[in-house]
This record gives sequence, structure tokens and C-alpha cells, in this order.
Amino acid sequence: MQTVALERAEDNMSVTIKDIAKKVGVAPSTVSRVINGNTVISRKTKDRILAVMEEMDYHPNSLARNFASGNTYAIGLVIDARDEQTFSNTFFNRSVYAIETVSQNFGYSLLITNDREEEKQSAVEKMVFEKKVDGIILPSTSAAPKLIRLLKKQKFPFIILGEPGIEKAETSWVDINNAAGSEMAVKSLAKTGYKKIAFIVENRTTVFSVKRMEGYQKGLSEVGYPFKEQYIQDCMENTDNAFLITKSLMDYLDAPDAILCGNNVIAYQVLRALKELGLSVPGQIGVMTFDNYPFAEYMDPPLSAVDVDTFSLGEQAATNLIRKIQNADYENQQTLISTKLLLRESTNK
Amino acid sequence: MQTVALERAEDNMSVTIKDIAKKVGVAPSTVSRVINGNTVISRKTKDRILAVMEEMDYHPNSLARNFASGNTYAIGLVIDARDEQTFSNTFFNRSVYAIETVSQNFGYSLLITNDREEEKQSAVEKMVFEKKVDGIILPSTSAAPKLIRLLKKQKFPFIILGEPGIEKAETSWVDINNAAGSEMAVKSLAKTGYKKIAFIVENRTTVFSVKRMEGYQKGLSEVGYPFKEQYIQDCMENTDNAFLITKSLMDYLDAPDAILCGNNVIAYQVLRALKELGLSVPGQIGVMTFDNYPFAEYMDPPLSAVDVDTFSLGEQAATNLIRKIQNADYENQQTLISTKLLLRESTNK
DNA sequence: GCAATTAATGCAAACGTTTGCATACTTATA
DNA sequence: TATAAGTATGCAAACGTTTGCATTAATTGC
Repeated sequence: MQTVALERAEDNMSVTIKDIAKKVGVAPSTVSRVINGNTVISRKTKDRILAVMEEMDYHPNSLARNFASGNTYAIGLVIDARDEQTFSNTFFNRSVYAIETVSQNFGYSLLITNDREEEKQSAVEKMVFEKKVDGIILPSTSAAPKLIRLLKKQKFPFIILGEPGIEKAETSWVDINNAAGSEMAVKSLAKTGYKKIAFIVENRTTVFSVKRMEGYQKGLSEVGYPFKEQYIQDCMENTDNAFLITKSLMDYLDAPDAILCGNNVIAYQVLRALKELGLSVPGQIGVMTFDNYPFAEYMDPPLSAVDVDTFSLGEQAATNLIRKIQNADYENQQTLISTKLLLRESTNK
Repeated sequence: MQTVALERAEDNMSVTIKDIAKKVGVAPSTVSRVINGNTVISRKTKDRILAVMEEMDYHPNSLARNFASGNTYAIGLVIDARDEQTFSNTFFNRSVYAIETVSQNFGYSLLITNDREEEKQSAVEKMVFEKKVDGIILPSTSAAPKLIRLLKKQKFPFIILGEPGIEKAETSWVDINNAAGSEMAVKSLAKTGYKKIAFIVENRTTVFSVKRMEGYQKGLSEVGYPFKEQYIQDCMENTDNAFLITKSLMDYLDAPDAILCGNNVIAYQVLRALKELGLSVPGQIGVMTFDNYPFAEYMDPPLSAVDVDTFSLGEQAATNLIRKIQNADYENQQTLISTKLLLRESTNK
């Protein structure tokens, strides 16, 4: 009878599994089994139940469902954004998009939390202890050894975004293949005919800069170029420095004829400095940057870039995490996402 | 005894409120009341309970808590990202950062879902019907009349991000004051001495473009400039068009001496076209853009911009939503966030 | 046609809280 | 000293599912 549904709707009480069961003349457990579809229910019963569910406008109550099953059907994504700036990072966003997509496909909700350091209790620990999610994805910068140990002890599924500092082999993580990225950058520049390649990094102490510098050196040695200490320069987080750095680099007796930049903003400052010096790009000097965002293609000249597939990064992370959640002894996996070269005007000698 | 906690830990069973109660020699309800802090419990009992909670490393189980209380203590943020592109929008991200911050401050989790159109059942409806969140924030583009009606009927708390097309007065929403933004842009350009101001919009059919065009006209009339139909140009979503549009604009007998752009990429194309035409900015022509991101300040010359405080946007939305959740008859509110003018080289005649 | 096997469904406990109501214990009031 | 008015705590139901085990019904094998 429609009335039941109506009455329910009026007192704002939801239709429950019991209502369906009563109406169909079956046990609540049977209804439950139809919903979960993990047991064989006769075609006839199943159809009747489904029909009544439709008729009464039934929607499972996830509060109850999660409680009874002990799962949240949610995954947590930890962000270590100290400020808006970090949060607005395009890099991050495309990964999030991927993570959201995968989660939704698997029927999981995505819970996002900023791991503010000031907090009394870390937002991450809270997520874990209070069972707010079934597993978490966390950036390596948030993956303090203490936290990792805790997660492992609790057998709590987690994936690290970026290669972790410790226990590389005993944790699951996904990272961009930064080393291969700069290696291919160097090789491409060399192939185009540039002979002296400098590299301006954002901050040489970060894990990914270290990897990039490794790849840079490897690239040099593979093409037979000598490695020069002064060709590696560090902005130390302040991208404005790149402007001055470029000027002094070009002042060397042995000035470079190509510059690889750690990000778009660095590259912009480099272009600005080169213009001031009256040097033509790509003719007299080549410029290449890491990342295609936010504006590599809009620069003058458009910048060649080592593009990083952040969508895949997030996709892999989420997929692995969900596998881990659903299968407790799913083995740890380490994944490196390949980079891609986007050749544009700025290195087209 | 430590052993209890240890045993628990070993079988991976969590400590519950009952364990605490038993240990302290008190009823579970008393422990619950201490946790929730909404009833007066004698100082003595409270302290003992807190001590034992600490000792046994108790953490409330939110699955049970949510179920019993009927709340999720989570808010949902709906994104209408058809593709990665939209998702990576900086605009959006700073709002999300704000929303996350507010949620966390109020003890709410933040659940993010992409409202994919293809889905059988809309992700939003699912959130609502299955009680996955206590309230939602949704962009006006996702706020179809049908959905609005549903939410109102269910008395489900929601806030719209951006002025909605219908029921403006009967819903809560937060928007950027786009009209005031272009009005102040026009006035500023006029004050600097520019006489003929054109406006290139992204897509004239969107709600926010309509508002911006309104403000543009209002600004013109306030400074006593005539409105010319051909001074409003539409990229129709393809920002590359801005390049050609600029060239033909400057071809008019009555060419503009200032161009207001709908976003940074449009502005970039405008600059490129002007450079090709050999026109100097800001000397012969002024350029101003909406949005300070992603690269207004890095352009050549650095672009004056109508900056939009997307942090406030998110902050207001989240705060209002949580108020609404906690107080069912909290009245609907409409908020417009003011824009701010960032004057740089590109309009410094 | 009967036992053995398999398929379909029912029963009832359990999940860990919250919360309305009842009760016991204090303290103030007359 | 009895009574009223708090104050602090206990009792037990309820929240809507899931799930192990029991039971019944249907099918198969001989």
C-alpha cells in the first residue's frame, strides 16, 4: 500500500528493511541479502522484494549498514596543506580527481582532511582510531615514522603518495618517476644540440628534488656530458631567486646553453631574466620545465615540459588502497608513474 | 589493569564504553555522558572515567556513535567536474580549503563527491537518501530545480555555491559579487583615463557572466560612458578565440582603449594579440582581468585583476551549512562576497 | 520412494552507542 | 524531621542493519 510509504514520509521516518520484509512477507535478513547480493535468493522472492523496495522508495541507511558491518565504505585522503597555497596546487588536484573517480567507482566515499600540525590530536590518527574510514592515502610528507608504525601495528590499510623516507619496501606507495623525468629531459636537450645544461631546483632537500638531481646526473653521464657542481642551483623555496640565479649563471665564463627548471614559476623567472639579458630562446639558450601546469604552454615562447601524470598517480593510489582494504593480505606495492616529454618552442633549436 | 588493554589490542578488538564502565564501576550511560559532555557528572566520577579512558586507550567508535545518534557528523561537498580540467580550477580549490578548515573546526568530516551526470543514480541523491552526510554544499550548476525541491521536501540542509537560477530568496546561497566586480573594474579603468572599455567574456550565457555584464553596464553608465553592443564579446568557452576577437576589436574604426577579460587565459590571448599589433600596454591600451589566478601577476606586463576571495566563499558556505544542520529553523541566508581590485602595470597608464 | 544433498529462507544475536525515564542520593526549605 | 527540589547516576530500549546457524523446501541419486 502506498499509504505506508506516505505515512512514513509524513513523519519523516524512513522506510526500513523491516517494512519491506513485512510487506513482502519475508524475513528482514532475506531483504538484506537481496540488497547485498552475496547470497542466492530465488528469482521470485528477489523480484518481489526489489519491486516493493522500489514501490516504498526504500534507501538503505548507511549509518546502520556501516555500524553492523564494521566498515565505513569510505577512504580518507590526507592533505598536508599548511596554507591555501599548497591546497591550490594543480598537481594535487588532478590526483584528487582521480582518487575521487576511483572511489566512486568502487562505491566508496572520499573523505578529505587537512593534516594541520597544530592540532591537539592529529586528524589522521582520529580518522584511524575512531574508524571514520577504512583506509587512507597520505602524502609522504605526512607519513612520519611514528604514524607509519602506528598504522602498521593497527593493520590499517594505507598508501603513501610519494616515495617514503623509510621502510620503502615494507609499505605501499605510488610516486612520479622523477629521476626518469629529468633524465629524459637532459637527453632530449642534448639530442637537440644543447651542450651545457643547468638545473634550477625548487629546494634541493626535498625527496623529489633529490631524485630529479640523480636523474639529471645520470642523463648527463649517459650522453657523455661532464657534471658541473655550479650547474645545479637551488631557489630554496623562493622562486623569485630564479631570476637572479639565471643572471649569475649566464655570467659564468662557462655559461650554460640550456636550463631545466623545477617548476613553471621558476621557468617564468628564467625567461624574464634571459629576456633582460637579450638572449633568445630557444636560439641561444633552451629552457625546459618540470610540470605542464599552471602555464607552461602560455609562456613566450611556449615551454617544453616534463609532464607528470598526476591523474595516474591518484588512480593507482586509490586502486591499490581499495584492493588492500578488501583483501587484508594484499601485498605491498611500489609504483612509479612515468613522465612524458612535451616538446614545444622553448627547446626547438 | 594494563592487561585488559593489551588483551584487547591483541585480538584487535577495540576498547568500548562498556569496558570503561566496568573498570570504573559505573554505567555505560555515564561514560557516554562524560564523552558528550552535555550532562553534569560529578567531578570525581568524571575524572576517574577520563583517567581510565586514557589508561585503556579508548577511542569512541564513530560508526556506533553516528548510528545511535542518527547523525553522520559529515558534510558533503558536491563538485560538478565533468573532467579533470574543471576539478583543477584554482578557484574551486581555495574554496575547498576553506570548507575543509571550517568543517574540521566544527568537528565535521568533509566528504567530496563528483556529481557525474552519466551515473544511474546521482551521487548527490545517494548522499542524501542513504544518510551519508548531514548536509551538503553544492554548486549552482548542480542545483537543478528537481534536486532543490527534493532537498527542501526532505528538509535536508544545503547551501548553494553561486546564485541559483530559481528560488533565490527561499534557499541559502553564497556567491561572489560579480556585478560589483566588473563595475569597480570599469570605474577604475575610467578613472585612470581609459575611455572605451571592451569586455571579453568566457561565455555570456552563464549566470556569472550575466552578472558581470550587468555590472559592466552599470559601471559605464555611472561614469557616463555610452554602452556599445560590439564592445561585449564572447569567447564561447574557447579562450583561443580571444586572440582573434582582440584583433578584430582593434580593427574597428572606434576601437577600444581598454579590455576587461573574463579570465587569465583570455587576458593572455589578448596580450598576445596586442603585441602582434604592436600596441603597447598600458600606454596605448589597458588590460584588466577577472581572477588573480593562475598567472595574472606573472604576465608581461603584470595584469591588474579583479580578485575574488574564494576562501571567504567557502568559509561562508560551510559556516552557514553547519549552523543550519545544528539548528533546523536557521533562516535562509544569501551572501555576496566582495571582490577586490589588484592594480598592476597593465592598467597603469 | 527414501536418503542425501543442495538451495532458499528464517531466527535472533550482535554491533557500541545514545537517551528518556526511573531511581537514589543530597541538600535546602519550611 | 518531613518534604520538596535538585543533582548524579543507573536501567534498558532503541537505532537498522548484518550474519552465523538452524530450519525448511526442493532437487538429486540410487
